[in-house]
Amino acid sequence: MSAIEFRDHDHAACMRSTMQAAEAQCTARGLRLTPVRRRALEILLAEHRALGAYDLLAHLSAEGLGAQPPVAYRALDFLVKAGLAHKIEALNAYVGCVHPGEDHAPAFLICRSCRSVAEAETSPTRSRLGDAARAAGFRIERSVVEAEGLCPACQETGA
Amino acid sequence: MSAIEFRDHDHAACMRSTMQAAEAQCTARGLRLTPVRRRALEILLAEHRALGAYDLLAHLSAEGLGAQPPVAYRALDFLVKAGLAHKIEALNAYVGCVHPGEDHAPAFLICRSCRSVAEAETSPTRSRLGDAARAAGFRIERSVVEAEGLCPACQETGA
DNA sequence: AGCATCGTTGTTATAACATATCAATGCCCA
DNA sequence: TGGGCATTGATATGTTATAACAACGATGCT
Repeated sequence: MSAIEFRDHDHAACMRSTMQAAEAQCTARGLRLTPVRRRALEILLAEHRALGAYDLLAHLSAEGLGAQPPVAYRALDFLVKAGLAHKIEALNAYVGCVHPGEDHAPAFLICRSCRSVAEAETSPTRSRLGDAARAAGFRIERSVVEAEGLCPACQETGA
Repeated sequence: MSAIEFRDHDHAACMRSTMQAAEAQCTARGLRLTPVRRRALEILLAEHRALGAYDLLAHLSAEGLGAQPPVAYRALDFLVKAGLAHKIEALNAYVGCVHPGEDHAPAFLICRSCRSVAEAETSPTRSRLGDAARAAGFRIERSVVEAEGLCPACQETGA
């Protein structure tokens, strides 16, 4: 993986292609990317940062797309279930997925200063935790792998 | 590691030795294991399960050890900072540490049915995520590794 | 077209998790 | 013995998340 999220890149193009991939996914799988859901995803993708549900709600309601918490949580549920967004458990916040469609067990690098998030891949079965699970007879269904620290930019500014 | 938490074991002895280790830690490091903190740790260790802060508070207040949320959160803060307990981010819940003192980067196997938690070890720097972090210039300070699934007992009962 | 169905949205209310703040107490030690 | 500091008590509030139910709307069937 590349952690492109922390590097300078053509973010407008990055967003466009991610949105296209998301739409393709939805079409292929018969999911409905309604206006609220689409806009929620765009907002999450606007920066490679984790956004709280209520932050998202503020954006949505500023655009007249619903004013109550369930609006945000329903959109987030949909996106997370569809693999178009991920929840960052360590922050109780959400981030758009940068490669939707690829069935993945994501891992995250999370900047504690600016909340930037980069997405990497895990192989839960191959890890030491996977070994422990097998030894214990535990069946893993979902894994959460998150590393908090400082991104390159925030290290420089001494944040 | 062994995931002894999912196996039959002499839990009374397990708790006693863990509490002794915890006390030894506190003595060695000049930390004060006050009555509330000690009792909170005992409650967390009573089962190898994740307990919400308000669950803990209910136990404590039933024993006259304080009735308001800050009581529980302060005890949990202390225990977590001292390495005597861990927060399970995926559940917003807390679990007693079974080998306090050993400086560790813990990983958890969490049963979604009975909330049992087994503690394993990670080596954050050696993982693929560690590779990604190095490549991106990201400095990891803390890592969260949690696997949710079904423990052996709950698999059998078809939970 | 009529209509049943089911997913989605609107809205109210409340549950669950967590912290800020300030006063009071008690321990340690100079 | 009294000054400083960690701990506790208490009130209030902030933040994250869900339950429940009504209304709407697209889809498909006859």
